[in-house]
Amino acid sequence: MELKEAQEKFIAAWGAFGTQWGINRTMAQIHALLLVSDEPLSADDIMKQLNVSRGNVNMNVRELMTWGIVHKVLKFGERKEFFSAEKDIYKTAIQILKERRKRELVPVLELLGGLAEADIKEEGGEDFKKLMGEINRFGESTNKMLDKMVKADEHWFTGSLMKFLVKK
Amino acid sequence: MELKEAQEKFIAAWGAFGTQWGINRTMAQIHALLLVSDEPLSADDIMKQLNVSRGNVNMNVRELMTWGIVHKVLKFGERKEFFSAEKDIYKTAIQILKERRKRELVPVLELLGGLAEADIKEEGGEDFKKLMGEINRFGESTNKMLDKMVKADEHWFTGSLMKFLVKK
DNA sequence: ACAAACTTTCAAAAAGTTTTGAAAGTTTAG
DNA sequence: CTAAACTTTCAAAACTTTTTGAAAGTTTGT
Repeated sequence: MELKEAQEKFIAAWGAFGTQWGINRTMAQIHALLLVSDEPLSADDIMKQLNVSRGNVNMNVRELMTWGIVHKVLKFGERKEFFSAEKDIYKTAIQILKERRKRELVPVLELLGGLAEADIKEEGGEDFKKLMGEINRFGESTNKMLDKMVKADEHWFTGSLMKFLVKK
Repeated sequence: MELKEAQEKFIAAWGAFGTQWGINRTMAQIHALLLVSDEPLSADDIMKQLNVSRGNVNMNVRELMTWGIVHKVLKFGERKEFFSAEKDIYKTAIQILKERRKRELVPVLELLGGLAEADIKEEGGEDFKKLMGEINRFGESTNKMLDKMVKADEHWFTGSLMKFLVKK
């Protein structure tokens, strides 16, 4: 197989995978491209390689930076900005977990907490509050677990956690 | 607060949450509605309460059933089909994990495995294969972990795993 | 067999999301 | 200061996904 072909397969698959998890295709593809590129790439490089517009590249690169998995790299004597992806896949995954937890899980937990405490007098209100409480408790456990994972050190995931899980 | 108002808040939030994770809004809302409904609901009930078309209800209820988190309930003396959601939130989460793992993670791991083994002779091919191997190994660890969680018993998640995580 | 009560299908419409590209804005070098 | 080299913005266009609703299909009771 040719390297270029293999890289394209990976970029396409990463794009499709992202789509299913609510991440836009171009964003996932830019991430994949930066992952497989040894050198940091400029906006022009990305435009050419993925065949997308300048605006699209700009938007998605910025979004990837807010996720903390792509960084701006400045080269001496070059006016252009270059971008490179965090290459450590563990760090990348933790970073994504961290962001999604903050952006999506935490707000839902706040709502659920509120509904579980709400002052509802009608018939059935207690059952509803109980359900909200259960979902909330489950979410809080998940939240705590993710928080631990995020705060743990780099080799913890494949180290102790995996051992714990496998021995059971 | 009124019960109805609280339920609507929950249904709306669940719909929005689903959307961010690649689940269509109506599907998530039907799931939420069935979760808060004590009695199983018919297609007509769902249509009325969520104000969506018959076709939409049919499609999404069937999809929820393929996920294994909504079930058909037949009432004696009634020709209509009724639907109810699994009320145990832990079981529901495990079921979703299971399905997404199977539908999405496993196919990506197969591709990555293939690319990590590919016969690429060019300059840079080894680096690329190494990266694919790393992502694949990380994915396989995650896959194994999820598999353990899915196969473990009901109280395991909030039981030993949580204890393990918290004591660290 | 018939008709009523229901479920399913699917092409077209609507809604939602992403992408484009040209214009505006910014930074740097001279 | 000015021009060139870049980055950012955003309204409109393209694309994707979801929804509708009427027609077709199925099941059940008589």
